[in-house]
Amino acid sequence: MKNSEKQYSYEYPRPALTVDCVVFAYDEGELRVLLIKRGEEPFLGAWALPGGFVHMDEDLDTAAARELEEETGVKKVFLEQLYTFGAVDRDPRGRVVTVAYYALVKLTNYKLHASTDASDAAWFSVHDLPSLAFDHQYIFDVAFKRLQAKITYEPIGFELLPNKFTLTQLQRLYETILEREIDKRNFRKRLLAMDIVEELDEVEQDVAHRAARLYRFDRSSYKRYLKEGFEFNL
Amino acid sequence: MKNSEKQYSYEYPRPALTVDCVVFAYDEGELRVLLIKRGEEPFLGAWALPGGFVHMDEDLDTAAARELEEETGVKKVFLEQLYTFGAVDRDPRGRVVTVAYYALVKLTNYKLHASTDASDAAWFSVHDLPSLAFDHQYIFDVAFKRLQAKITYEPIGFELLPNKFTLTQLQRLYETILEREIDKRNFRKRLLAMDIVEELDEVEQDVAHRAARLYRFDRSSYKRYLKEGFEFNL
DNA sequence: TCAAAAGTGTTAAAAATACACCCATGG
DNA sequence: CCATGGGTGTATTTTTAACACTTTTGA
Repeated sequence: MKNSEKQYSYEYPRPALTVDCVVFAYDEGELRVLLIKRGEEPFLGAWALPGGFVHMDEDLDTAAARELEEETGVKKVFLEQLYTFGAVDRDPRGRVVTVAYYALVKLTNYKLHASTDASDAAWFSVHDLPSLAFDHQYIFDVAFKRLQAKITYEPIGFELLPNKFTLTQLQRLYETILEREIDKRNFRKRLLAMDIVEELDEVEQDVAHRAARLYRFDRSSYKRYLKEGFEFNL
Repeated sequence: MKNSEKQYSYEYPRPALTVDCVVFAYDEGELRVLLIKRGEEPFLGAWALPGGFVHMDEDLDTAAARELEEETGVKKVFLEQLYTFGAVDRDPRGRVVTVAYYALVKLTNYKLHASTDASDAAWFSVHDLPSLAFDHQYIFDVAFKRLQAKITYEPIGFELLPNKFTLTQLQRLYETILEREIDKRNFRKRLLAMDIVEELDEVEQDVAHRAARLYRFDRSSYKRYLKEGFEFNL
């Protein structure tokens, strides 16, 4: 960076501000995270969370969504602020504070494409992550714990499944994220008692056994349910 | 601000970064928040959350604690990151992103003193707040909801009471924050079942009726309790 | 006809709730 | 002796947990 390019001046020094996204997807019994291979220093060639600098004319949520789309092609997904990480030495380039987000995507919708300053993007199992740049492993850990906690009291698990899913798929998703087995009958009883999924007149296709009924998350029923003072709980 | 004073230059523009604190205290059946009267523009003379700019050599938590102490004299209290607010137009001076914290203080410990850029500080009932500067009312709302949620699953209520307290005081605190009545016998049963408060050989003083037993939160018992896989719940 | 997963109820245990009276103390 | 809040137990309801077999379908 040439000095002549430093055209933005302030009376006091300012940390740089970035957003980073922990993007989760669920794929055949595995929880995966989207990482990009860094195309520049520092940590050139290392895997990292997608993210980048916040622009002056965009909200934080907007910045997170933009960076996610620019670096991975992922857009219009569930995206929620996670935590802000600001340790003084978390970036070797200097003071960089990052507002971390986590995203939940329906994997089936996404073909990945690398672009911008990411030379590559790929999904990794959360149990087999490569060594990550910066403090991204720590950020990931916080995100994973948040996901585990939140999936039990907010209906965010549906964001990781296709619009139409079987109850067994949903149960497997919960088992995968919570890392424990769940009783099939009790799970269904509790889910159906909430009356927030709609049973469809369709069954899954191309399976070598009895086809399971398909369901859909009914967001309007969920809102009604909330208004009546009930709370999601699985 | 003279141009000659603008000595910190960057290649790209950077938002300013601040911290703000929502400081709660509990006083005789009322939940209170600590506000400062602004001594400078913008919003000169308006009430606001204590806060200020993050320094380059301090973590976010450190910045929050420092600003809190500088502006109000409050120090060494429970302080936890709440959320980061970054709407483009939230500050009329330009782009300012703020990392909000909430703090819980034992009111009895604090004599307030104004200083630095706060010309005054005072406690307000959460149900009778003045009009606040910036988006501070919104930040407060988020903080209050967080407190209501968190007090039921983490033992943070004790941070708002003296070290020695009666069970009725604790119950009143919960009733105040949750804004509903709680059954005395059930409350005590659940609290004592967790075995995280220690019964002292002392009773309250100077009351015109039977004196209540004093208790103390036992942090080491609580940690043991957590390790055994139990979770705080009130 | 076999393999694979779908689908379905009941019982027991635990937790949450509702509820009222006697006790100790100071004024 | 009275006013005030302290302290305590039980019965009922609700929720959660444990548990196994029959059905459907495609290969």
